[in-house]
Amino acid sequence: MDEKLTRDKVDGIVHAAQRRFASFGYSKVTMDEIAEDVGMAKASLYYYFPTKEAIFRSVVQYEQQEFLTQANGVLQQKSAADLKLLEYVRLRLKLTQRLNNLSHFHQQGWHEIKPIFNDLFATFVEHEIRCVLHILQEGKKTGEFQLEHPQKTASMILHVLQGLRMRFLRGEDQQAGNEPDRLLFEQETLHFTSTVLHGICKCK
Amino acid sequence: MDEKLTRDKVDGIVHAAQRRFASFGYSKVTMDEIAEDVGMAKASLYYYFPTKEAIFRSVVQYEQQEFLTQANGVLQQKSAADLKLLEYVRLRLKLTQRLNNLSHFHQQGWHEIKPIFNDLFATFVEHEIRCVLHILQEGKKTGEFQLEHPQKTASMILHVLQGLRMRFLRGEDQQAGNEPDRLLFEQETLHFTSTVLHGICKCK
DNA sequence: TTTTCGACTATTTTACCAATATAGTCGAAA
DNA sequence: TTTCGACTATATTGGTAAAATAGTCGAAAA
Repeated sequence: MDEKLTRDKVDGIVHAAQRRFASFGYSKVTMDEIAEDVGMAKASLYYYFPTKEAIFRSVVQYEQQEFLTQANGVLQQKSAADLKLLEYVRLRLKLTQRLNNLSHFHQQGWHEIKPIFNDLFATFVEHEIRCVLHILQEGKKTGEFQLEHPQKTASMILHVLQGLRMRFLRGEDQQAGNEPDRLLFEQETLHFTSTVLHGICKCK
Repeated sequence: MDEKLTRDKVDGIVHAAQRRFASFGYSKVTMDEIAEDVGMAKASLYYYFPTKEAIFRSVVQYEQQEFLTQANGVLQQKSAADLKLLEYVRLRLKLTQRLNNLSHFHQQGWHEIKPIFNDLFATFVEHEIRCVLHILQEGKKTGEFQLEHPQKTASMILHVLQGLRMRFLRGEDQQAGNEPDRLLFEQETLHFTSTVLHGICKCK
């Protein structure tokens, strides 16, 4: 019973923090504000989390876990490999959009949080590579795909996805969802994906 | 005759500046230093260039022009379209490497120079799109390529190229050519290019 | 025993100002 | 026409005090 209550408290904190971070970015949120949102004194937060960074990490982890759950759902489903890849990328676009807000990545936001969740990010990327690799190898096995270095191709795809994201993060005045740019980013990402799938050369 | 001498002076300044910028980055180079390198007093520089930024722009423009010249050479040559694209990308990798040093893009370097040559960059991208589009349409005409939206594909390719560059610029301690990362970046870029060319799906 | 919090400390960020450094100007001289 | 020494204006830096905020601790509430 204790467990349950504690988990509720933790979840409440993470949720409150998530909303604050999404609105104002990591550095512009104070522990006092989070505490007030959740109806506690600041000191009480430190009963559940050792540092502010730990809270932020939990927020990110929460998003990543949810994504991986959904991604595994896509991997399990019985559809063609190319559709799976597309679906995976679409899912990833959603995650990207959510994470983008967490610390106002544009301007300097990225540098202030990079050290905080560098490791989180690294292990997440490994999970991602495993997902994409799984799709590629499955497609290869069923004869749908033809490729020589699935490992390298998987990491290339993910690097491009990250790169495109960064490329479109550069516009400075994009606060809370610059629609035209976001749309262009998503179109381009999907266009990349289908181009990788089908190539542009005629003969094979 | 006057013309010739003036051009020599201008070239000397641009060259000296180029070397300084490549070693120390835009903000860490003073007009006095450039002047000394070229054997003039600082005030004399202002006879040839209105501002420091103008010098920097000239340096960038010089690199870009040289690249475009070589790129046009590639476009003219009589080879298959896929090879042309690969060659274009290889050329572009070289340009990238040169520009990367000009203002220590990593850390904050990028922000300080962005406004300076935003417009230069914009028109350069247009040239690039024209180049890639040219290759794509030529390939389409000869029946080598099969693609529906050459325009969109061209801009996608260039966005990915920019994105990959940014993706690999992130490592913080990469002063003056972190070899392993640079190599990975170039491999990945070329892998992307050939994947776009041939796709990974078996059937067409 | 577990959880909360008020009051406290330590550390970081901000605000400000003087000192320095550097971009850019100007008129005279080569 | 071109160069430069001496000048001004502007931006950067260094240092410091004030303010904000992360994080601690022991006592009280549950």
